[in-house]
Amino acid sequence: MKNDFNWEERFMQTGLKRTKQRIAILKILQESQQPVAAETIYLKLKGEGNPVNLSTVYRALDTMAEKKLILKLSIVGEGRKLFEINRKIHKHYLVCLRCKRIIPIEHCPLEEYEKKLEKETRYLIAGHKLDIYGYCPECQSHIDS
Amino acid sequence: MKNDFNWEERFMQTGLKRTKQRIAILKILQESQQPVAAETIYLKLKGEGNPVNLSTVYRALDTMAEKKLILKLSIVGEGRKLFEINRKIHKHYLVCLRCKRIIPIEHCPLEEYEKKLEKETRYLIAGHKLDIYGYCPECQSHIDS
DNA sequence: TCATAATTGCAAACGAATTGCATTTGCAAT
DNA sequence: ATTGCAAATGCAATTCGTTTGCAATTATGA
Repeated sequence: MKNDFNWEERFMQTGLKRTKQRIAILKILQESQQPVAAETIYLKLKGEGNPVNLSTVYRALDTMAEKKLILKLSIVGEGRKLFEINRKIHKHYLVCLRCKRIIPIEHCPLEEYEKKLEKETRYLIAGHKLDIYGYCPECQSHIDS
Repeated sequence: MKNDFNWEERFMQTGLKRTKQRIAILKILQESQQPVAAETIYLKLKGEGNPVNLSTVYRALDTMAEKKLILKLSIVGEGRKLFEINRKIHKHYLVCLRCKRIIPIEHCPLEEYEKKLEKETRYLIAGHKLDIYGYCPECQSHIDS
């Protein structure tokens, strides 16, 4: 997961105001290896001594997701929405049901299939969401707990 | 979607008490062509003159889902959980983004792929969730609204 | 019929997210 | 630099879907 995401530039193109809150939030998303919840961002910022109001965090995340700067994810077994920088790579997630670790899968096994389905159902297919879940190597030894 | 689901029998095997509330809820699920929200069930029962407390509805749905009599679904673009009778057929959902109509897809395009992924990632794969979304034939003409 | 655990109804509480409103801010035009 | 103003923020209150504690009721097996 390279840090090659230049949001400064993309941010400009959105027409959104460049506020310190939004910058701070983007920085956190950029540094995170995993998708993050709004509250986590809120707590991290508070911890750093740059508190940003929780509703501002929610609003910032939503507007930035609207502008496609970031992605808003619903993940299996996670009540809250998670957010991550939009690197514009179509991907899927493999989620560990025990430790909740998420690994991104960049190859999509469904491209072919969608075309077939379009013909069969006459739906115009706009997208799909695939999550795969299971147990990561470390967690396999204690699946009970 | 045939009505060949004999819950009477399966219900017995669960060890759950056969209460009129649970029976009423199951009947609604059985009659519904679409996955249903807890509140919808609650309102329908109230409308029929057999009111069942909303928290009872939630509890009944949860225990019956635990016993695998029914399925609890998280659907793209739907805030609430939806429930349906468990006909024990592994399936996916094709959801219309405009009218929210859901059509079930009974062929799973991922069986092969999961095996491959298990080898590559060393995760033990327990399952997956695939939703496909787009616009149904009727809604394609007014995608704007 | 009785005993008992499971289930229910009700009201209160919950976590996540959203909203109204007064204040502050970024930024374009002067 | 100064101004004007829409956009963004902070705060508190509110929403929505769901869950919980508890006392009263009910299904089931002895």
